[in-house]
Amino acid sequence: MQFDNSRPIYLQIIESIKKQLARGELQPGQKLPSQREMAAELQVNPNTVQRAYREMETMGLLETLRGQGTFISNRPGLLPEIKAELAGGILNRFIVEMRSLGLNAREILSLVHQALEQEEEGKR
Amino acid sequence: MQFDNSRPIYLQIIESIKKQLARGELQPGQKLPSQREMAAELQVNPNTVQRAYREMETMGLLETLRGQGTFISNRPGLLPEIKAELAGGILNRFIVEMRSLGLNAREILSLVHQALEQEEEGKR
Amino acid sequence: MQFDNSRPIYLQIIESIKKQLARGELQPGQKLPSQREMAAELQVNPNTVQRAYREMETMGLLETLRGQGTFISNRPGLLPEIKAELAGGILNRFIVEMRSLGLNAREILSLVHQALEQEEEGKR
Amino acid sequence: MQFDNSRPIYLQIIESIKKQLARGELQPGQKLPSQREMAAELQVNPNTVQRAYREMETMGLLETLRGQGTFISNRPGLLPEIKAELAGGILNRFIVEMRSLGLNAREILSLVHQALEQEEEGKR
DNA sequence: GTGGTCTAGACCACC
DNA sequence: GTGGTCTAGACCACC
Repeated sequence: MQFDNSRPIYLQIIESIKKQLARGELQPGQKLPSQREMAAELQVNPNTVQRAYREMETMGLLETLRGQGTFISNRPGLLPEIKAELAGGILNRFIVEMRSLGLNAREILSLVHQALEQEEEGKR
Repeated sequence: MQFDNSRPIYLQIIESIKKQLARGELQPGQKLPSQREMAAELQVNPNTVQRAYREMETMGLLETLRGQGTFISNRPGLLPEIKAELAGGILNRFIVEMRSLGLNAREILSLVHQALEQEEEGKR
Repeated sequence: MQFDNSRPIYLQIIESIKKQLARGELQPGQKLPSQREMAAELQVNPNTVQRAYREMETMGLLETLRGQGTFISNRPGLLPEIKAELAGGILNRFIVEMRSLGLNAREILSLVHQALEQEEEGKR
Repeated sequence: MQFDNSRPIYLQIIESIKKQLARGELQPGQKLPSQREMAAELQVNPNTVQRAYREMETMGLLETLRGQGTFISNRPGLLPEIKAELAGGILNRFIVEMRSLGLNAREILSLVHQALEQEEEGKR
């Protein structure tokens, strides 16, 4: 994985795990690599991974079982929450970009509508 | 300006100029910095700027007058074309990202609708 | 191949390839020498060959497959287009030259007619 | 004037003078520069100019008057002859080029016809 | 091995 | 001073 210099690495690790969850690449209840393993994989300081894991535990995204490891939380509603959060971010960035082209709400909605319809036609 | 290692610099220059045009930061008919100036500004080789300028001329985006400089084309319809192109790209990336979260067309449209409405309320 | 100092080398390479195509010395679909080979043959810098190849790709004359090589396009209608273009150029230069001798349209046409008839007789 | 390495310079001088005559840049009866002057202008050995002048005199194109200089011949019919000769050369090269594109007599004639007609329309 | 990108720098044509 | 062409050579991505 490549990190972006503009944001703290631990935040990028968190975001990456959220995306993997949303895409189904990670499942609730699944065991994560140990902090040491993850740090080695990402070529990052173990302290950085620890910070990411700690924050995700605080958010209720992970659960740590002493001596067993760290797991994606099984808490009901987790996945929808994550998806909603990610979707919100994507949505905001999208609207900002479209606005910067001088498009108003009606035009943006209309373009999204068209694009989705064309996609449907493409499938047929 | 910062360049992304993953894409050719000359393409990033082109995209940057398109965006500036769409945002009104550049106007049709306006003179661009000379190839040497632009190269100095961007800390890039003049040949790389020239490649970008040449491709934009081929696309009908710029016009170059030997010995005088390079200008944004005055061709009618230029701005709408550029905006449509950029909007199309933003739209496609947006839909791909939303789809990767498992959202269907109806849900995407509904979320965009909500987000735009909230924005409206925020203004009041 | 010898190059003319008065015109850019890359344009002369392009014209040479068009002529070879028109004469049937190159066939649609055929693989061209690699940029390096062609550069060595013509005793020219590889960048110059690449420029020629790239412009021809833009014109739809060539197709390049990364890592595999560069090929004459198989696009239907390619050959007639090229021939028409070359013929147009020859024709224009011919008429300009004849006009510079003070000949009018009727005289030019008549001379061409005679010359072609004589040629026919020569064959018999 | 630039000379072509592939043909003797004195022949190129002769051809140049014929062209100037055909275009009206030189007139029958007009005095030519002295051999010395011409040699200086063209940056060529005086012997080369002498050879050109001698051959043109043999052809009846020039007349040399001892002590007065060299003149374009006033012989009636000179201009038409020169023009016919030059036209013949242009015509032959033209037909060879068109043939090399695979065009037959009928097609060549038709293209010339079209080109001349379009030229006429352009004037209106 | 093939094409693609980029740098550094020279020299030219046109203004 | 401006863009246009060309060389020499490096390094990369894809095959």
